Parts: sequence; structure tokens; C-alpha cells
Amino acid sequence: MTAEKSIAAVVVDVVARGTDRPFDYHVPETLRDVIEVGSRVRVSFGHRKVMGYVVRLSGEASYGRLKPILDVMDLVPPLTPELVDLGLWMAETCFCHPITALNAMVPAVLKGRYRRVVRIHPRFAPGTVLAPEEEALIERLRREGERPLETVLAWPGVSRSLIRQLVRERRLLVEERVGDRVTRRRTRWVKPAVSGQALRRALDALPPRALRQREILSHFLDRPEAVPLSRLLASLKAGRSSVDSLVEKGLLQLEEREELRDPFAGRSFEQTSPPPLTPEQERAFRAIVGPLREGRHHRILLHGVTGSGKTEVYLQAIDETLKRGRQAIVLVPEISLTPQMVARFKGRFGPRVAVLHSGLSGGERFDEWRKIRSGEVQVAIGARSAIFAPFSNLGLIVIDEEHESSYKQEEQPKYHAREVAFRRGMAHRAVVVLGTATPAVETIHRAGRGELERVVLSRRVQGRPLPRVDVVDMREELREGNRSIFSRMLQEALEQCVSRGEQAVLFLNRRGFSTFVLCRACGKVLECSHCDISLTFHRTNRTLRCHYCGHAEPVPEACPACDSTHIRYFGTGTQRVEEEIARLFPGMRVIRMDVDTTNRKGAHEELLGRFGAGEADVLLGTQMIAKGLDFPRVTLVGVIAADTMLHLPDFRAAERTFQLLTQVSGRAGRHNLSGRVVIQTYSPMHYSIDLAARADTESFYRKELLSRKQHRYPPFCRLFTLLFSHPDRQAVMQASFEASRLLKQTLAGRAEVLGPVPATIPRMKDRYRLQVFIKYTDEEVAKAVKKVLRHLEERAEDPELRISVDRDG
DNA sequence: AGCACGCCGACT
DNA sequence: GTCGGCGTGCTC
Repeated sequence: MTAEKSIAAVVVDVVARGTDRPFDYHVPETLRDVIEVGSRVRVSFGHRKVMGYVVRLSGEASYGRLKPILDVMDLVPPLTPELVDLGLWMAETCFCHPITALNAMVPAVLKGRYRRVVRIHPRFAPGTVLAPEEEALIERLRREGERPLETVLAWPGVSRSLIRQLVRERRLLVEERVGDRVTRRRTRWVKPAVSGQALRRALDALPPRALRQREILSHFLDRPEAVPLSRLLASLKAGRSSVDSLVEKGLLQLEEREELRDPFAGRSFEQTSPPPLTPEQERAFRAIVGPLREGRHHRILLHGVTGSGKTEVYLQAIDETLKRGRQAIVLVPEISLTPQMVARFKGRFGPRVAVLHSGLSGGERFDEWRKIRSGEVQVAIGARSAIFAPFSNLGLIVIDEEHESSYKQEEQPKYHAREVAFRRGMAHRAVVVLGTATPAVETIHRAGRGELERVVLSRRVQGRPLPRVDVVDMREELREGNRSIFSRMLQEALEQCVSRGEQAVLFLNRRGFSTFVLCRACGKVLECSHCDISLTFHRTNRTLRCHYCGHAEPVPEACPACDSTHIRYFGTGTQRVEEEIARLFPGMRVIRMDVDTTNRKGAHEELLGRFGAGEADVLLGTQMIAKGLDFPRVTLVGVIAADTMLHLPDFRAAERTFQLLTQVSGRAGRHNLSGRVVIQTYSPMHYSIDLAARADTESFYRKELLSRKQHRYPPFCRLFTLLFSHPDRQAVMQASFEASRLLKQTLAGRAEVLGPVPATIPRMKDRYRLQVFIKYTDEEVAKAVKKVLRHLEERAEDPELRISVDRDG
């Protein structure tokens, strides 16, 4: 049936308008039994050679003069047909080039590497006299052989035109090399080359002086299997020469084996067995394994309070998955991919787990990936991109902390791991479990519509109570003369906690400054009258602007609510809090964790390790300390300013605030000591703060969904955010206004087009940024938007104009 | 993205 | 008259 494989549709590794579709190539006979859908191939494209992925094999061409596939680059195709399909779907839904989507699914080392080399032409044409610099170049290439083009260009007296001239004269050849960045680690292994009896005879025949050779041979008499050369030499204290002479005699043989780097080599994990489940956990477990056993695609929201033992449910469900010969993916936010978490999975599944985290080198990541591709492991645990783990028979996908925004990739391809998980789940008839204490509002909404089954874990394991939560009204503090960052209650609690020898976590949810404007007397935050979104302070012209609808007004002299003049541009940095602690509590030991102290690799783990070891009394940090940490001695959690996130110009602000407060509160009192939480805020009555403090999750989601519905935000519509950017302000204004007009015209009556308005960050990297929002429900609108964008791109005469598209809901 | 093809200014 | 500037368009 090779005729069926005679034509390959290839997505080439070229990102440009017009290359966002496959190109057909002829498959030479010799490649027909190795080429598959998902194979990485080398092809000629235009005037050069590039890498590409086979996305379809057929017997029919859509084009007359096909070029051949030059080469299939891997023995095992990096992508499965299912992943190819997934990639094309992603390109479609994420508005990116297919190659961008396909490349995102494989380890970075497989991305194409292109280099050009210069060498002497094999049929070097003699003849005309050469100029001295030509002579020198040719002489050097004769000496050094083939050299990279960039290297040669750097040689004295060599220019592009000189090389071009010599190529024309058939004296030099410039060739393109397409490869990847793969390095494979190889080790040498030794094994007997003859039978046991022959070995025995050879041993007897050895001269008595050949002590080392004797030892080596007797080793293989006992254990005839291959051993790594280095291990053999080390254990017998032998040298290379003895092995070499045995190889020479034909008694032993050496072989090169490719070795997979094991990032956990030499580390042992205590093997654990599944503990009995609580009745609630048992119910969740059954909800997962029911459809799993039936081989039916199913989606479950595992809504469990912090400390309710979700991980144990995952572990046992994975176990069940493996027993059925299927595989599992576990996604966790990068930040909670801590050694403790890894140890838990390694402890249960040992060598059947591949761990993919950002700390791995390119090569290690590739090796973990290959273990998955080859079926050597059956469980993959990792951050967002682990959703592409190339399993062939997925049974279960778990997304832990499913509400986390890190599951959405900010760069192209802008995919959401949750949506990818659903798609893969359908393809494999697998069960998808979303676990969290604070589901995304969309997820709750979907569960309400029956798109997911919601399973609740309402109790903490071993009956530990949720911590006591106090909300402190910071307006009151100010009124009573406390101008410190710390309320009296938090000061007191902190002092008591540390004097008992326990630890505290202080949480400040934003680094540096934010730009919302707050009245310190009454807590009023200035909001847009049309959008219920905080106004943003613009220093340049001292105005307040709404980043959603464009409304602008001057900064008022006095608070519109209470007439106080204590109006303030809000913002407190972690450094300032640290200074304040030093002032109020001399001698208290603080570990500060923010972007500044953790940008070094491994710094995160190191700081947490030191805190866990009791080297500090207080852990002070931003977002990054909100989840995952579980230290037995932490009994106090303080939230310095719960408002900072609440007033970001984002329709998810209330949701994020609620999630964050609930998550940080969950950090206190997870073990035998009881916990306490103090939340400081200027908006104690805001529902996201009040309901988080009272752990009233149900009311929060009810209220938030109502608010979204009233203001028409996702999940009650879908939302496009188009970001126009350009180094010139005038140009981006014009382009975005024009685009907005065109969109309004095209989508009239079908969608709401808002803007353009300045982006949250109006200028970034010397580019001015404007946004246009499109609210819609009809999927046809998405197609229309895509068409308009394509049209705009095609006739954009300005190459500096960039349009990026984001989609919510 | 690259590179050729193609149509207008300053040089052997 | 030619070398080369970079606008336009295509790549199976």
C-alpha cells in the first residue's frame, strides 16, 4: 500500500503569511516505510532547505511539480497523529501558525537548527588568476575543511560578495544544513562475546600473570549480562587495557548504548502504598474510575477545600489507570512542582513517572520526553506544556489547581492547557479531572450547565479545622491614628506567633506599585461609571482612565464619597514591608521572596528550604507563596493588603482576589497546630474578601456569576482582546481606530466592539499599545474576526504594526 | 523568513 | 552603460 504514502503534506518551519498551510511533497520509495504522520522531515522550500512536519499522507497530489522529501529526521516520529491533529486545531483556535503550534508540543531541542557551511567546490574550476584575498580564503578552507558561513565571513578580507563571486565561479560551495539541537548521551557497555563454556575455557587458558583479565572474565561467568564499562572498571579496579585485550581476543565485546539522563539519578524515594480513603475521597475516586473503566470521556471538577486530600485521590485514580494499561498526565502549576510534590508521585509510582519542570536542562527534558514517547513511563507530571506528553493511550488527565492563570500560555501559541486537556480527553476517551479549592468561574459555570460533573470534598483530612480568619478594616486603623502598614491585630498576632516559636507567612499580592486610586479615609476606589472597573491613574496628564471603555476624567481634589483629601495612588512593595518589620520587630528573621530574590535558578527552592528548616520566623512574599507550601510550623498567615489585586482593571479581579485569599488562608494550620489568618483591607465589605474570609465558596460563585451576567463578561460571552502595537503613537491610533470601525461595521448586530482604548500597559518596549475588545456569543463572529484581521494584515503597508489576538471565555 | 525578480540612481 | 538600492511576491 505504499502508493497511499506517496504524497506527504508538510507544514514547513517558516513563519510567514502564506506558509500557514501544508505544502505537498513527493515521498521517495526509500522513505515510504519510515515516513508517518507526525514525522519530522527535511525538505526544500523555495531556495533553501527547512524542517517540517508531515501532517497527512496520501496518494493524491494537489499540485503538479512536487519536490521530494529529502530525509526523515527521526526513527520514531516526534508527534503522534493525534498530536498533529491537536496542533492543527490549536493553530486554528489560537490564531497562530501551524508550525508554532506543532513546535510547542515537542521539546525545544527538536526545533530546527539551520546553519550554512562553506567548502571548496568538489569540481574546483581552475582557470583565471585569483586575487590575493581570494587565494587566501581558498587556501584557508583547503587547510581547515568545511566551515560555518558566519565563521568564514568573520575572516579578514572576506565579504559576502567575495563568497558569492567564488560560488558563481564554481570554486566554493555554500550548503545548508538542517538539524536539531539534540545531543544524546552515549555510554559504553561490555558483555561476553562467547558462550559461558568458551569463557570458562578462555579463563583457564589465560596466563597466570593476567590477574585483571581473570577477574573480569570471572565476573562475566557469574553474570553474563552487559554492564556499563565505567561501572565494571570501577568495581574491579581494573584499567581500560585489560578490557581492551579481552575484546581483542574476541572474548568480550563493547557496545555503545544511548543513555537516558535521569534527573533523579542517585536519589531514592521512599515507596508508599495507598492509604485508605475518607468517605468523601472514596466518592470522588469512584466518580473518576467509573467512566475510566467504561472507557468513556468524562469531565470532573473535583472541588475540595484546601487540605482535603485531593492529591491522594489523584494518586489512586492514576494507579487504577495504570492497571488498565493506560497512561496519565498530571498538570500542576510550575510553582507547586516542588520537591515534596515530586517525591509524592515518585514514591507511589517510582520509575513509571516522568517529571517535566523548568529546572531541567534541554537534554534532560528531551530524555524525559523520550521515556514518555517510547512507553517507558506511564505517568507524566509537569507544568502547562506537559499536556502535550506524547502518550498513545491516555486514560486520565489531572489538572491540579485548575484555576491557575499559568495554565494559559502568554506567548504564541496562546493556548489554555484546560481546553487542550478536554480535546485530548475526547480523542483518547479519557477522564479529565480539574481539581481545586477555588475553581475558575468559567469552570463553575460549566459544571452548572452539566458540562462537568462536580464532586465536592468539604472536609479537611483528619478533621483538621479551617483556620480562624479575621478581616481588619484598615480605614479604621487610619482613623485611630495607626499609619503603619501593619494593623494592630496583625502586629499582635505576629508577635505572639513568633514568640511561641512558630512561623508566619506574610503575603503581599503585588510587587512594586499599582496605579489605582484609593481614598484612605473611606476606602473608596475610583471606578469607571460604565464598567465597574477601577480607573487607572495616568501620571503624564493627571487623568483617571478606564482601560475597558475609554472613559476619562480628571483626578478629583477630594474623595467623591466622603470628601476627604487623603487620596492616594496605591502601592506597597515587599521591600517596604521588610523595612517595617525590622522597625517594629527588631531581631525578627525574615525571608523575602519576590521576583527580585527568586530570579536566580533554584533560588525558589533554596529559600523555601531555609524557611522550612526554621532559619526564619517570617516568610514574606508575593503571589508565588500563595500555594503549594505546606509547612507544619506555620500558624499565622497575614495578608498585608487584600485590595491590591481587587482593583486591577480586569474583569477577573474579584475572582482572583477570592481565589488568592482562600488559597493563602489554606496555608495556615495544616498540621497539628491550629492556624490563624489576618486579612488587612480597605474594602472589608467587598464580597470577594468577605466571602473568602468566611469560607463561603458557594455564595461567592453565585454572586460573581450574577455580576458577570449583568456586565456581560465571560462566561456569559466570549471576549476577544486585540492588541495593536507600534513604535509610533499616531500610527497605532490610526490603525486601531480603522480596525475598530471596520469590525463594528462587519459585526454590526452580532457583537459588541469596544475601543480602541489604551492597554493596561500603554507603552511597552518603546511601542504604544491600544486594545479593542469584542464581546460576542455566536461562534460565527470568531470566523468573521479572523477574516477581518487577515484582511488588515494583508493590506497593512506598515511592517512595524503588530496585532496580537487573545481570547477569553 | 529568505531570496529572486524587477525597476530607478551613482559609479567603473 | 552596469552595480546595487530595497519594494513585491512566492515558496509544494
